[in-house]
Amino acid sequence: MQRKEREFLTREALIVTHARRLLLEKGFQAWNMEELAGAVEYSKGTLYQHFTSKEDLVLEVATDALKQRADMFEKASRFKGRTRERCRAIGFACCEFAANCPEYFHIEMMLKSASFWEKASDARKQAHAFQGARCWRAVNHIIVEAMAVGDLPREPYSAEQATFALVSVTVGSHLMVQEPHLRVQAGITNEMMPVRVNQDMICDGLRWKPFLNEFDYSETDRRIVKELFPNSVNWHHSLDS
Amino acid sequence: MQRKEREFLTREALIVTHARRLLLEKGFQAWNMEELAGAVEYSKGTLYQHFTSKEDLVLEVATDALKQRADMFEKASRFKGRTRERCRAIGFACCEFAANCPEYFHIEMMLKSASFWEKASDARKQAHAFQGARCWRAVNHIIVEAMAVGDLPREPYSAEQATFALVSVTVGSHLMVQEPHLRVQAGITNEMMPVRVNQDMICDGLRWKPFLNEFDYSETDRRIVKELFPNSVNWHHSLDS
DNA sequence: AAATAATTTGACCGTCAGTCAAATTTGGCA
DNA sequence: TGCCAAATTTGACTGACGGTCAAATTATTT
Repeated sequence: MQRKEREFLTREALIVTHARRLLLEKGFQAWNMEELAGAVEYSKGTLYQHFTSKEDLVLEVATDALKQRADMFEKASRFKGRTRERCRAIGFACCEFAANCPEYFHIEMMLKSASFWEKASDARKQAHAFQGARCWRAVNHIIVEAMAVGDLPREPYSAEQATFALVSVTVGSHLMVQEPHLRVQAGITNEMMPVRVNQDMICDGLRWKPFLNEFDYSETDRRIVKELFPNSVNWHHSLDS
Repeated sequence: MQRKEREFLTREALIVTHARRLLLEKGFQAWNMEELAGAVEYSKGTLYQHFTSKEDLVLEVATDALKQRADMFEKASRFKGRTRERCRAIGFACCEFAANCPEYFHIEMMLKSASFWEKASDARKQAHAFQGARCWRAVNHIIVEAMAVGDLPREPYSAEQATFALVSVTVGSHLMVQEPHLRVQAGITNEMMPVRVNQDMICDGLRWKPFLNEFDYSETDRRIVKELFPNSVNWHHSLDS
């Protein structure tokens, strides 16, 4: 039963692709399973052979995106340079990811709350946790290494506290940068810059060497873009800041 | 028509109170308007004389909470002390608020995304924006003042960037601290501490004097609790850290 | 007490997630 | 090729729920 299985997986990928499109275009509510069934040219019943519920399907889309994010984090963490430069590379990776999936963090928030979690299948919940852990680890490993080589003091913050701080500021910034009201109040035009600016603040606050004001990171930034995102359009404007 | 109007407002408050309870107990999905109607002992149709939709009602609950938060922020910002101490007082206020409304930030995220916003009435949308602006202003004013008195350098971050960073890290931390997976990974037990720790990092990163390592804030913390939250139970454990 | 105005009600409607018996397709066998 | 059984697909159907509105009820005026 090789061919059958391949066809099954192909169809699943097709469903996920269209679900992702609908999610990005319309959010969660403004489309239904019938509409999705029409788009993939299968019936509603067939969709439910792949997913236990609409929530389960959306969780799959989110986990796919999260896997991409984890892949980018791990690739970025192998960037050659000092520990803070590598952390910076992850910061860029996260912005690059957010530029491709601008709704991702809202979807992620939607997942956590409400009855989403209990309607999803165990396998998918586990997969999501796994990809989340990869992202956490990519950041955490650099921080542990930074402490080992002396770039980052062990006091007063533990490696876990430092990782948590970076994760929090990053998610928070990505969410806030999407708020129309806050964009007006904070005068935000570029969606990337505030996220990385805030990460810089946390790193300085952690006393992660070299500090922002004693090292020129613009060359690092250029290298990050050149080596990690050579084909990306997102960074043309912000490299001269 | 004085009495009638009072009765109408009383009933609206009753509805909101029960809706808040349901939201905190069950989230958004796991209750319906019929159930709420039963709880307040009116019929469904009557609920719709007060609110245009379930979303509109939830927005009212959220705005009520946000107003509380803004009140606490403004009270905290009048705390006597140096600018960073007053900012710290707002940090405490925000944690105190989050302890009372643990689901608030998730509800807030739910509001922003999806089709919530378009189902709510204009008046309520405006009220929500107004209360949000009060919170922003409370933080921003302290930052502007800190720059004026020289506690906080004007470079390299503008007052708006600094405000945005504090808002982002705070919301992000409150959201992340609620994530079971992250709590395990980061070893979090107390829900307040990581939020304030991350705010400290941002303040240090902004070079907001006096820095964490050159000033003992524990006396400030005791004063904040004594003067602003004398009856709160939430701070008994965390003041000796 | 009757007439009129204001308010409340809950039966009803449309929508949508999820189900399942019937229809269709597939694959093996003579 | 033709036939049968197993596997797969389908879409009509169900239940739940947000939202509406004509009828019933209550309050107010005359």
